[in-house]
Amino acid sequence: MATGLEPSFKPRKQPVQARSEATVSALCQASIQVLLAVGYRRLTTTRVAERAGVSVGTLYQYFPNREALIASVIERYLEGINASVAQNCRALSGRPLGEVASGLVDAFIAAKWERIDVSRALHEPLGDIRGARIVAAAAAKAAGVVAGILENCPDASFHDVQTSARFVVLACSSLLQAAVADHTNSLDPEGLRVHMRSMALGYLRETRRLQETAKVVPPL
Amino acid sequence: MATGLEPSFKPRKQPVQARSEATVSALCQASIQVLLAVGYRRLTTTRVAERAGVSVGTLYQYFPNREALIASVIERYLEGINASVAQNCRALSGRPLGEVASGLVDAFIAAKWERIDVSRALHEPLGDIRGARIVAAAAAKAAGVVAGILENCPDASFHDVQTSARFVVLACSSLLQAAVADHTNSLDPEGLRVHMRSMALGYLRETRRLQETAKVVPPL
Amino acid sequence: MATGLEPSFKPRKQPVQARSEATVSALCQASIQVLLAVGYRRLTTTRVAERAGVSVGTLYQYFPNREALIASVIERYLEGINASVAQNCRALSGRPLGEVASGLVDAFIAAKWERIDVSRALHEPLGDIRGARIVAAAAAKAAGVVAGILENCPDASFHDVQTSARFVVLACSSLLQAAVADHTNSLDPEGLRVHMRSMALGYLRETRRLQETAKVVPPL
Amino acid sequence: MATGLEPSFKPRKQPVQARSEATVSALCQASIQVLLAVGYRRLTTTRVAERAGVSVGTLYQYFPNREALIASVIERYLEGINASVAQNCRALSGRPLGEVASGLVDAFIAAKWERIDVSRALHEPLGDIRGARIVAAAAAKAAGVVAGILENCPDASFHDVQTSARFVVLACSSLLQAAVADHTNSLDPEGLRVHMRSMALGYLRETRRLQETAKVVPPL
DNA sequence: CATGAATGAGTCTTCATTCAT
DNA sequence: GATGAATGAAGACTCATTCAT
Repeated sequence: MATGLEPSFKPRKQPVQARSEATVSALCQASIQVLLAVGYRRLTTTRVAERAGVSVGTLYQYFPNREALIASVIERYLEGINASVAQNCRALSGRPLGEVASGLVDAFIAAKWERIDVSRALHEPLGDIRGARIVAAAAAKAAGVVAGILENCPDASFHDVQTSARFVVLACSSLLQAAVADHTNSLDPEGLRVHMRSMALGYLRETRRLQETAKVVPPL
Repeated sequence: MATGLEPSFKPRKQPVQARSEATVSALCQASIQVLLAVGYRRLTTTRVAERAGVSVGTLYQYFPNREALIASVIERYLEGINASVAQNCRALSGRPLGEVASGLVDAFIAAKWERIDVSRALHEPLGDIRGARIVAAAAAKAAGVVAGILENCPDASFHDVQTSARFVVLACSSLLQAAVADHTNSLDPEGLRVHMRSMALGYLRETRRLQETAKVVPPL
Repeated sequence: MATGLEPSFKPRKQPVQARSEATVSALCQASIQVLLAVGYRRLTTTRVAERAGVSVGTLYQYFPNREALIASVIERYLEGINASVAQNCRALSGRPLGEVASGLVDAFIAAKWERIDVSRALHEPLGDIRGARIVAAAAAKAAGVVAGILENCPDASFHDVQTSARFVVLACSSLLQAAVADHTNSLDPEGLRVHMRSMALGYLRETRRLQETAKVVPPL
Repeated sequence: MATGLEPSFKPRKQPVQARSEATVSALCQASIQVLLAVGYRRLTTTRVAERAGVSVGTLYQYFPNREALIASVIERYLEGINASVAQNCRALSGRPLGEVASGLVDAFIAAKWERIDVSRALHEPLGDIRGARIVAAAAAKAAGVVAGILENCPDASFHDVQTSARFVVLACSSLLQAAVADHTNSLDPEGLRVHMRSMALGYLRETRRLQETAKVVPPL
């Protein structure tokens, strides 16, 4: 997952011991709370450490710098999202396209809304350069899962499942990201769900149809 | 456009003189260059002023603070995007759904890629809280234009054009936003274009079809 | 009055013309309004000029710098205070000590309270080094007036009227200065008046008595 | 003492360790030195920190802002003054009015002149709004001590000792404050002492006499 | 291992003053 | 004479990071 990261952002020490893992976890959760409380720009290492009940020094024992901390928080969050999506998609394998489209959308919405406050809190960090890379990596992983499901779809075949899967994942995640960031709350999840289902289904149908009529769809 | 902004972010001084307008413009362009050069986090008012060839004091004569400067840059950028989209969509009125879908996608891509470096530079600022509001306002405006086109579509009618238009705009802009941010460049605009066209067309067809079969589509 | 000031603080140009004097006056009044509105620390030359309805440049045509402006304002204020005191004391010449003491106190209180908001506004400027000198000069002038009255007092004679007068002036002005600064408003002028009268009368009686018993009172 | 202060001016960190207390103390002393060297307006947090031999950051670890630092310095100074006054007044309890008056004046003069340079240095800060409040609080405390002494005076009784005590304290402190600020040095402490004694004694006699003749003296 | 005081470079922002128009 | 845009030095305050205890 952290493949794209430069060496300096790898956690300083591997938390082999239980206590270490507990500390790291506390630090990550504290980060989210601080994010929620004061926002990204005012998240300071001292504040995070305080909230986690440890000293700044300890924080720096586990993370080489602020960015590594944030990266870790993002990674854990995205892992959670991915796990949730994978979990909710499991039953979709072998189902017809209509169900798959709806199910995928539902899975993404559920994953994102499961901890909506965290999703909102992480919106900014996710948007910065560092975050974008981690997001890309996570998206690739999710695309793999989705590709697997599409491949098993009885009533549809795709020329380039990988690419279609990637596009669906990209569309869903970016749409939800935008929705979550919208502080005017003009988007309620239920309305969004219906339209996203239409979008997912429509896209997959179009893609399939194009393939059936032998038109070449270039990869992303 | 700037309706949602608090008064404290309004420009401090109206640039009535030609020289003033030139200064403001220089400042905004310098901001983009700084953004490109060092990123959002390290954009400082001093650096921007330097790059614009004026003193910090001058910057503060036109903008009450850093955020107002950024907000201005974003507004100008989004106005440009919207103008470009509107311009490129003009010929779409009265055309069949397939053309409309493709045309809309092309318009958005063209607008975003027209000054791809600026788009990339502004990705981060666009993502923070302040930026999100301006984006929302601009999106609403664009949705109006799109709604107008959809209404004139001869081969499709929508139960709630406004909502569908908003969704299309949201989908296109968030997708492109994500694409632009992807520094791995795995997404080339041409591949993206085909898939986005499929998505737009598919979504609009689904939405229309759903309406024809009398299913109620809730608003966003 | 401005004897103790260094040359650089003398007004830059003598306002010989009526218009000039009007401008200077407007500037001084504007200063007081700004002082009232935002306090000493945030009084800026630009703000004063704005309030006076002229440009900063014009301000600098009449005052070499900010301090000179403030000094002018203080001088005008103290001249007003002194004029008021002198005016209110006029009838005291030739009256018995009791009346003189009361009358002096009343005159000082009246002068200070006449424009209580201005008195309060000028409290801080009066307290800084620059202000202290101007205050000292004004106090000396007032002491001269008081000395004249004490000399004409039928029922009391003083060994060193000058010194006694200076002390009374110092006591009254410093007491009122402190009273005016007290934002808790625990001191109402009426209560203060009674006690200050007692103080003035008591002091003058003690001083007189000491002199009668031939004790030498050193000058201040 | 600091009761009237808003929370934001409370010291940021309680100096529990010996080293911390030393740092705070060094910072306060450095402030006075800076005040003496460059005056109130040009006292900067950086300069103070430099003088104290620590970094600005350290200063801000103990004081939330410049004003809090100044407030602390003032508080420490006034505590010293009050302690000194209280100390020097101790022997006055039970003594006749004449001795009490003289003793009080002497105590105030001694306290103020004990560290005359500090007194002078703090003149300006004492005069600004923030300072005035702390002064008021300290004055109230001193008035309590003086009231206790006046109550035990065998040859005088007062209708409202509290008020009389407050007035004496106010008179003495404001007079000395003015005297200290006078850079022309026209006031030597010895001359001042004699006149202040007359004033204190005269006032107290007048106040007492008024009460004996049943005249009502309003409270301050 | 943990702590948290100390560091100081780096930010934003203000404002007295000048000078070309 | 008047104007007000431009200047830039200076100040308050923050915060990632280190290191002695």
